[in-house]
Amino acid sequence: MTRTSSSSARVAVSTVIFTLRADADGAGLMLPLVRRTRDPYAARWALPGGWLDVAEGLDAAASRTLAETTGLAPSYLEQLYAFGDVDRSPTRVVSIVYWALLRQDEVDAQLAAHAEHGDAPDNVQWFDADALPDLAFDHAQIIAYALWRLRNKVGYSRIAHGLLPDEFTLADLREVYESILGRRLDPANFRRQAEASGTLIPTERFRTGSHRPARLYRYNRDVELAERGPLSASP
Amino acid sequence: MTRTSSSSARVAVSTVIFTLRADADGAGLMLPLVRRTRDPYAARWALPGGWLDVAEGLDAAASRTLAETTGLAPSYLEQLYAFGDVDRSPTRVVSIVYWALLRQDEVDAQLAAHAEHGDAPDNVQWFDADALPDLAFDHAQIIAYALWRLRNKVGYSRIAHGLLPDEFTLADLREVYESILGRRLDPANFRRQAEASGTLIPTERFRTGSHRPARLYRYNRDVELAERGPLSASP
DNA sequence: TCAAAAGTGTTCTGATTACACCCATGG
DNA sequence: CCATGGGTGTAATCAGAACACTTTTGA
Repeated sequence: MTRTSSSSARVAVSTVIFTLRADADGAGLMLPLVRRTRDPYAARWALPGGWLDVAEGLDAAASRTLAETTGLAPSYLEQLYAFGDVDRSPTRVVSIVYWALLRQDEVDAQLAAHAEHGDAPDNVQWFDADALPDLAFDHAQIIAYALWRLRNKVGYSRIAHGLLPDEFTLADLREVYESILGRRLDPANFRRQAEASGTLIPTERFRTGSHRPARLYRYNRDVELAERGPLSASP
Repeated sequence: MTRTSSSSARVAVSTVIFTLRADADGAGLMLPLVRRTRDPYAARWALPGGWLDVAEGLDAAASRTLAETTGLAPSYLEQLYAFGDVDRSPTRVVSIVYWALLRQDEVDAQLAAHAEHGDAPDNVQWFDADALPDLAFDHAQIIAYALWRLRNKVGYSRIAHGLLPDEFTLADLREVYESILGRRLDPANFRRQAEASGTLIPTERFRTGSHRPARLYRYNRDVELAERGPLSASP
């Protein structure tokens, strides 16, 4: 039934892409999955992805396959891990997995655009990261690892900005941290830490509407360098 | 001149493997390179590695190719990154790169064994990590990234034990940290931190020979769990 | 004027640092 | 008996947590 590929293994690229959706208790992490139409694990949910093309790099392949299967373009993209156990698929497949973040406003905009053109990818569905369905292949482990990396990295990196629009309040930023870490943070201490990090540029604009207006901040993109080490240079 | 492979890309596995060698100023990081015999970059130095076999997982392939090219078996092995730029090799190759640590006593033992049998792999040579020759492919960047990861990880993980024999003194352990980080550490404070980490089991044995005998410690392998997250389970 | 979020100040604690000091052994 | 590294004590400093408090708006 299965055809062994000529030389060693075929290379696939998949992406775990997170966004934050408003929730009863603040916000929760959501991610899109694709319902498989073909036979290994047909009708099961799987990570968006596809085969690596001969003429594209790994990062490019991740972006392309993500766009082709879900119509989404991430605001942050980073390689997660290469999975290559012999028995993870009926045929030998090495999957280079990426993980990504997407701002909620982008999700809405991109989905709205697709809906208007009638090309909404209807075998794509968003799931709560804490309530996933049965998954194809080893994708459950992969998502668990991606979640671990996200929660880990939010502590020492500034990736939280990948989930926010250009201008945001400190309460917005704090809510992102709280959602990812799954616990409340002290507003006073959070403010000081955020301000001391040097990654925030205060604007003269304020968000009004609720109670006392909150200052809007902007992300200083000049920082975050050296956070991924010498790898930032190559791609 | 170059033949495009049938489907997408071939998968190679390479390893950056570090050891510590006694030095004028304490100790220095060393790594073995292999002189290429075939044509892309023939006669240039490259990382030990080889092609992924259809019937083996990625970790197994790293161990196997490392043994085949250098005769070495690492005491610590971890996946580093997947490199897959289109132009990193004349033919399309995706390299799954691992990084590894090897105890100095193991190096000596393994090399001595090979020398005795006359099968010393003589196109293998050890280089100081700070004085590398011209390298094939993108291997210079890869090594730079591996060094960054090592220096980074030594701060929050207990991998330093991968460079030490079973029993060691606190001075031995401190020397490993100093070599990797490239700076001196306060012996008194280092002792307290190491003891507080819970990863050290004191023995009743002492190393004599110099001045006051130093207590020998042993590494508590039950710790270090969860340091790589959910990934520790799969391999 | 009052509820609630924005924002500031203060204290306490634990970890890190610097460095003075004592201990035990080989030469 | 002394130089040297092994090992202990202690005060200063710094970052984080906890929480009281003031400010500013919408309703």
